[in-house]
Amino acid sequence: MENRIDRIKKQLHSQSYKLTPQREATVRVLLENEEDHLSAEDVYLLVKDKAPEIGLATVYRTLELLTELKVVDKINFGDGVSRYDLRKEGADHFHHHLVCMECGAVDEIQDDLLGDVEKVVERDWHFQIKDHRLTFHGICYRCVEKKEKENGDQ
Amino acid sequence: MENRIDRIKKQLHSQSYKLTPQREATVRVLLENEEDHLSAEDVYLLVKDKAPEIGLATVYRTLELLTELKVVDKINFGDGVSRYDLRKEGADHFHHHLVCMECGAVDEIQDDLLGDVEKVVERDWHFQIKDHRLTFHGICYRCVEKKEKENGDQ
DNA sequence: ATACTGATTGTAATGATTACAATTTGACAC
DNA sequence: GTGTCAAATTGTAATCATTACAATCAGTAT
Repeated sequence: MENRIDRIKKQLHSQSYKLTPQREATVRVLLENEEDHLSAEDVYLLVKDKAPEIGLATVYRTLELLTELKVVDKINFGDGVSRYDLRKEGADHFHHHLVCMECGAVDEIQDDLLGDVEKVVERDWHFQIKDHRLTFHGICYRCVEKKEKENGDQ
Repeated sequence: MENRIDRIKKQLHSQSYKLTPQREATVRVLLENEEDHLSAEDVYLLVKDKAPEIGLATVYRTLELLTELKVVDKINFGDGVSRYDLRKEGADHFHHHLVCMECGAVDEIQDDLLGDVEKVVERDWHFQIKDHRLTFHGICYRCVEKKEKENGDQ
């Protein structure tokens, strides 16, 4: 964890940004909640525990900055809020998401599934891909199992 | 075009909704601007030309309804607005988008590129896919050409 | 110490979207 | 055709996320 923060610090410095205490607290919250997909508001509330004097505007600005540095990805699942999702370290591509329409859970797929697809797009559409977003909507394995169990009871 | 509207009308009726004049005007605007990715506000302004008495709230509600019926898809490219995109008739999957980071253009890919990927996801993650969203961010062929031309001048 | 740049703060403003209460419309029974 | 009723629509007000602003603060270099 400390290593991770150190590296982010270096990354900031390399672009002549500073890792201020507020920024560090924000990054820590993100690291501690790596599985989740927190909104800016969520992050704000969690950071407030560590650093009660922090302002909402600072959290927004920090998240914006981290997005620029590709430390996090800003994603949007269609509810009205942007969510911020830590990139796996060293990942050059954005991971994919499985959104359950039943229970609302969001799972992540770290594998790069789009290699072949991207080749096709670059070749056939002459589009230089820099990044991608891929989200599947459907029923997660937990809800599928639950349903099967219920049907078994009938 | 009239056929298309007729079919949408039937679809509405089948769920016991009505195709009111306001709703029809909204659908017409969407059909006439099929290539574009209009925001609710955009639609509102265009519909006002046909039916000046329409209210913004009605446009929002109509778009919401059409989204439910899968006539349009609600998409989000990261700017603060939702955009509404007509589905190709009979398409069971949502088409993909190419967003140009240079000029902001949004092109569509109607081909289904994800067949194989979806098989993998369903098999390996036991996730029942109902729908998907795939967007590539990068440089569109127009901007690539423009750049090449500029470099040729040097 | 002084000056300067960047960062942070709380609050106010903005902009998209939704909720609300009053009014209108359209379909159907008579 | 007329009356009735639910659904639809309207304009406005409220809400919610996000951004802009102006004042203050911190850290660094001179």
